[in-house]
Amino acid sequence: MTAPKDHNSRSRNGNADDRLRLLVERIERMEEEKKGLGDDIKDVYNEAKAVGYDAKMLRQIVRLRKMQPADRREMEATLEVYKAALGID
Amino acid sequence: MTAPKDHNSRSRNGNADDRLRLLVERIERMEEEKKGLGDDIKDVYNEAKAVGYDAKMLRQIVRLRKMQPADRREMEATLEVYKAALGID
Amino acid sequence: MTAPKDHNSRSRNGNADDRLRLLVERIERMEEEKKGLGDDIKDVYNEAKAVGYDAKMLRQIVRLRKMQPADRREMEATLEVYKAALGID
Amino acid sequence: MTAPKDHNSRSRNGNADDRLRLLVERIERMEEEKKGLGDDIKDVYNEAKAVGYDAKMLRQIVRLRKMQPADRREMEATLEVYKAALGID
DNA sequence: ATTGCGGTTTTTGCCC
DNA sequence: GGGCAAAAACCGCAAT
Repeated sequence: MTAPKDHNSRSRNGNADDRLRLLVERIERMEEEKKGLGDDIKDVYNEAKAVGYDAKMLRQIVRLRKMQPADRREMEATLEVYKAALGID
Repeated sequence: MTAPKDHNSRSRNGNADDRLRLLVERIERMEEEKKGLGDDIKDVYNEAKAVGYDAKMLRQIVRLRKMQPADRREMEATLEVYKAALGID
Repeated sequence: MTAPKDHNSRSRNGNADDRLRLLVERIERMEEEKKGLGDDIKDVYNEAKAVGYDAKMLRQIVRLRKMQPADRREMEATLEVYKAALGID
Repeated sequence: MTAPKDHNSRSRNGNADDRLRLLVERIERMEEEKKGLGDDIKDVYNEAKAVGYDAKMLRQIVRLRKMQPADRREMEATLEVYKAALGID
C-alpha cells in the first residue's frame, strides 16, 4: 500500500491530506532548524577566518578529533584481521 | 598568515591556544546538535513509513516544495522533453 | 574460522600470506578499472552538457530507463497523489 | 538553453532525438561495464569467503590501504596546522 | 564573471 | 528492516 486509505468519502480525503501535510511540515521545520545550525557553523568558520585562522585547516582539525576514536578502533580491528589472516591464532 | 600572532611572550601563547580551542569546541557543539536534528528527521520519515507512506517519494516532495515553482516546472518540462525523445511513456 | 590454516610450519605461512595478498591485489586492480569507467561516464555527462543538455535530467532519464515500466509508473503515480494532496501544481 | 534546437521541421526532431539517444546509450553501456566490474569484485569477495576469509575484514584492509597515503598527508598537514595555530612559526 | 573542481552532505542501493 | 558502503547532488573556492 502506498498511502493510508480514507474510506469516508464525505471527507474528500481531507484527513489523509492533512496527515501528509502535517508530516511534511514537521520535516520542513526541522530541516530549517538544521539548515540554521549549518549556517551558524559556517559563521563560526568565517569568524575564525576573520581573525586569521585557515578555515580549511580548522575543518581538518574538527574532522580529525571526530575520527580519532572510530579510527583507532578500526586500526585495532584490522590489526587483528592481519594477524588472523596470517594464521597467528 | 595562518594564525593570529601573540607577541606577548609571557603568555606562552595560552591566548592563541584558548582561542583555537574555543572555536573548535563551539563548532563541535553545534555539529552535535545538527546531527541530533538529522536523526529526528529520519525518525519522522520512519514514522511516515510506518503509517503507509512511501518515504522516498516523501523526500522527493520535500525537495520539490523547496524549489521555486517556476524552476520546478522548468525541470519537469525538460524531463518530459527527454522522455518524449526516448519514447518513455 | 577466520582464515585458512597452513599446517606446514616450514612455510612460515607464506602460502596464506600470498593468498591474501593476491586476493587484495586483484580487488584493487578491479576497483581501479571501475573508477576509470566512472570517470569516463562523467566525461560523457560533461560532453552532453557542453552541447546543451541538462546533465541532472539526463541522469534522471538513465535512472528511469533502468526501472521496470510498471514500477516507474507506480512511482510516478504515487508522486502525483502526494503532489495533489499538497496542492503542488 | 535546455537542449539543442533543431530548426529543420522536416526532420521531426529526429536528429536531436538521436543525439540524445546516442548519449544515453553510451552512458548505459559504460554503466553496464561498471556494474559488471562491481559484480566481479563481489565475486572475488565471495571466493575469498569460500576459502575462509571474512569479507568484511578484507574490505577493511582494502579501504585502509587506499587511505594510507591520503591519511598520512592529512595528519602531517594537521600537525603543521597545530604548530601554526599555536604560533610556533 | 564564469566555470571547473574538491570536498561535504544527502540519497540510494545492498547485505546481513 | 536497519546499518553500511557507493553514488549523486550541493556548495564554496579558485583560477582563468
